[in-house]
Amino acid sequence: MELAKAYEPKDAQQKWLAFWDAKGYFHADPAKGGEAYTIVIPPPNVTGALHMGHALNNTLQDVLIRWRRMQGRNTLWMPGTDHAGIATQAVVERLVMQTEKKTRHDLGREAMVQKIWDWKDKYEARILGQLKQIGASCDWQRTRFTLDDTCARAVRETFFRMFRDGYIYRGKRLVNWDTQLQTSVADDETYTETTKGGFWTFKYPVIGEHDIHIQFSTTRPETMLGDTALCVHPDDERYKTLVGQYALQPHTGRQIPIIADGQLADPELGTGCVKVTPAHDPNDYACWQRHPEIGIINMMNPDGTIAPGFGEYSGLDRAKAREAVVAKMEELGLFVDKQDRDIPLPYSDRSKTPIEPFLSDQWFVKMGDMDSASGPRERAGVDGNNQGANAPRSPGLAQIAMDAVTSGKVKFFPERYAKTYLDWLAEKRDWCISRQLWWGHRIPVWSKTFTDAAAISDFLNTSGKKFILGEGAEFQTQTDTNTLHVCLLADDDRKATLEGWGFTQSEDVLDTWFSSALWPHSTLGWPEQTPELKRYYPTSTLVTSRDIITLWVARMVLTGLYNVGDIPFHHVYITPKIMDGFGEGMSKSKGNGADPLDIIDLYGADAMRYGVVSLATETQDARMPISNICPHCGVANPQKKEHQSGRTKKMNCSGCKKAFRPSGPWLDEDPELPTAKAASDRFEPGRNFANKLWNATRFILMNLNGYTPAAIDPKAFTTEDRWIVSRLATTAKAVTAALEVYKFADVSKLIYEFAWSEFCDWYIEMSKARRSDPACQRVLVGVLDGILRLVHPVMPFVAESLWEALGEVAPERGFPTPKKAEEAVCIAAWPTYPDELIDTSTESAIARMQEMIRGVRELRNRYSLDKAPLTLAVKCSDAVAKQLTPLAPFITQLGMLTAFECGPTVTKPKQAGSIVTGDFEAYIPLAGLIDPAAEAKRIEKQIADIRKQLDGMAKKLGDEKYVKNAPPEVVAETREKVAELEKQVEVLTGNLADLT
RNA sequence: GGACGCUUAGCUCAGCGGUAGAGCACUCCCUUUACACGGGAGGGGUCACAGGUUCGAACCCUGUAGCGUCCA
Repeated sequence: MELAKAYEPKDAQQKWLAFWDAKGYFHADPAKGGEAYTIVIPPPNVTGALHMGHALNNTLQDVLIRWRRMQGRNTLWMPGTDHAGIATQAVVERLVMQTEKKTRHDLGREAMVQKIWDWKDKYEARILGQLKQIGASCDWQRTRFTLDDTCARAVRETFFRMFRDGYIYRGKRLVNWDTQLQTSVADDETYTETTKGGFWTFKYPVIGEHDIHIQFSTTRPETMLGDTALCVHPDDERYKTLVGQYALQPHTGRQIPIIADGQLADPELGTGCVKVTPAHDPNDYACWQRHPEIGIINMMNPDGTIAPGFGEYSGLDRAKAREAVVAKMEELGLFVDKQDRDIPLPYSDRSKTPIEPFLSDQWFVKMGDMDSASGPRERAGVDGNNQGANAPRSPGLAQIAMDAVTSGKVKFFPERYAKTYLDWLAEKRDWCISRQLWWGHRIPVWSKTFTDAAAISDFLNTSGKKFILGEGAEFQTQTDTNTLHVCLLADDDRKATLEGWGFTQSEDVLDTWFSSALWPHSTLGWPEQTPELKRYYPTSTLVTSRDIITLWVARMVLTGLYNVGDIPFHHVYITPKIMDGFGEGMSKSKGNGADPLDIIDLYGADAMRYGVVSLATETQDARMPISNICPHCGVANPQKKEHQSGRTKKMNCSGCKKAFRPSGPWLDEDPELPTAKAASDRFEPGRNFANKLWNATRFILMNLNGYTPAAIDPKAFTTEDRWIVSRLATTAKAVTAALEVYKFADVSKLIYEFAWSEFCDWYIEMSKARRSDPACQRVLVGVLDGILRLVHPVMPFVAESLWEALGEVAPERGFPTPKKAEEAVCIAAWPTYPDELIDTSTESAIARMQEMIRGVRELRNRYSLDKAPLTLAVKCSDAVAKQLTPLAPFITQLGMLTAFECGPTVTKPKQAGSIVTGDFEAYIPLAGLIDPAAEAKRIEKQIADIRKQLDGMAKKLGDEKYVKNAPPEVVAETREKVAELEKQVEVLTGNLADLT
């Protein structure tokens, strides 16, 4: 096969994707041998297409999987996607609103959920397609989805067990409430807008103190109805005597305590006193958690009107209530003043109405330690029906997850991220798992409210209802509302039975992280004891981003330990983050991201992969300045900061001036403007490298006439052969070591430098002097074989193409004994070489030769000698001469010399250009070719440079503290260097004199 | 407000105790039969700032400033 002049990534990608798929290389068989190596993909959200962060993350996983597969491990890379609860529902709701002008309530639950499933099908296909284009070698047959039947089974089982064991309980929580849509919304579904509002100051009378009032200010007077305390700073002298007394809440007649709390009250701000409304303000809620004795009162209905029980205010809309409450204070003479003020107010992204902090009933998973005296049921005022042997004991879920990391069973790379994980878990905050959404796993709990506790007990016992349900049904009583909750393990006959008794299923669904928390074992079939679960669990490495260490990583560890009894993975590798050109994270709202498919289209998948691998360094976040390639004329338009204030939908090309839409993960096809592709020059090195490998192979293949495989004998090797094989062996070792500790950037750099700067720049050039030498052919082929293996995990497409081409001419190859090459590099053995091939003295001989040749080239360049015939005479020791002599053909070839001699007796020619090092003095007679004055100037500068170095070292050696304290070998090294440099100065001074 | 990270050549980044490196960009030379997505050579940095530890600091410690991310 003849190789084209340049690498064509598109052809290769298409070809090898089909080939790998047809061969089934990526399908994991638990029955086959080999130590298991497993990665579960962090399932991408089906909200939209993948961005560069995903490309980075998945490329790194693929590098690991491909490397381990080559090592002979039984590899499984489990793919799949996440339903991403609120994010996906919100996207589809917005779409429905745009296209049909309907809310989800207009559509109804069933129709809405169906629309989301349609969306999911579309984007799942797109995401999986993107992953394949990247080259991800997942076991596609096993693709899972967090809402599919397999995952649903695991979710149901987990919920049931946690409910039974008392980890799941009903509790209160302050949520962001959208009063129009009557749902809670996540923090990232809100935005803040500055709104004209007021800043009122009022006073409450202090009980029992005649005519003493206490003043406070608020921006939300209507919430005074729900006040349960006033709060001052503990160090505030003004209020010292009032703390512990009570004030009168005038609208309700309640007596509320005056408390001291250093976190809530700021003595510098306003009067230094604030009202506390725990049910309607997050800060006040936190204060209540510190002072639970003050109580918590909900004063609002879900629709934003005032709740029953507040007299004349009940039923009023929150705005009307505000007026009424203020009017009453004025009437009572308790109003002090009002200032107009701009208030930052949270709004719901979906209804564009103001958010209310709202207290609601939610399901929680208890994270703290358990003990027999105060299990989670007691804390929540809930009685469970399980008091048996399965009742949990301390430590709790958070603790066992922490222990997994502190004990070293789960290891973070880089290590410092363990702190993020441990700090968060140490708070042991209970996990709110219910969401008021339709898209997700519906909570498998049926509830019924009774008149009192006796009615519940009567219901359960007198009529024996509990026993009718039998196993697979668990009970909890919520005492504060007299509600009986029943959890069913499966939607079987009992569901109808319960509903017949008047129970209704919760409308809520589970937090999306509940199902993704199970991902490492649910995808393997748990709770069934499948062969996959036995073979591939615990998984080996999790590759994920740092912002979900708490939300996801920690929860996988605790559910893994709780469900399976073992950690979900041994290593957690945290990836760098890709930033835009201004150091800010890429996000959809900013529109500063890039579609990996654009990058693949412009540079090729190998280049994209090489690019992201090489920016995966230990600590750095990587900036990636993006340009938009004009769809009209192809000019690159750098993305500017102003394009990021809101999404820029239209740009004008700096070249042709025509309008286009910038690149980005647009959800809609834009009928008006063509869309630009994203480009970034960070992918050029990878593209160039792929092409370099391609052409190096092309050259080798052109020179393999009469190739015969044979075992190599390093003793019979020429210097250059021993050198390149030594370098290959060293490189293979270093690459393996870097992969083992997830130093991805080192991996790409090591391969690049070896292949380009050593193999191509030197060995291949040297090989041109011995084209038909069979030994040289074997070395060329063997080194190329090694490079292709090493490069394959990073750049699989180009590696596979070249492997195929090489296989046609040299199917048997390699060191030290040639072997028949595997049919594809992706299943070839990972290269390892005997240590005996590593030869450092040969490496230094070549380094000396390189130094000499560079010197010759510099002289040529400096004096514009171009191709003038030159000769080289090198004065050096016998030992050095012995090393240089066999390299003479290369020295003359690479230096374009007509003659070369070396040895101790060589004499220095007159008017010569010189290259002086510690090991040799090389001379090129240049009489008549150069300006002696210019050469003299050059030498003078060299002498000055060396003198400067010498001065520094002399100063050091003159300092007795240095001589005394520095390690002897460092001092000796300095002395040697001084001697060497002094000799150079001496020689150069002589040369200078000889010039004229 | 807390935690973590970053600040090194024009740009993007390595280096993490023994007096600075790469890729791109730049300058000069080269259409040499693998590659111009190339070859050869060169210029360019008081390693954010201020203290400290050390014989010696880009690298360790403390503080300051700016930037970023996550959590409140």
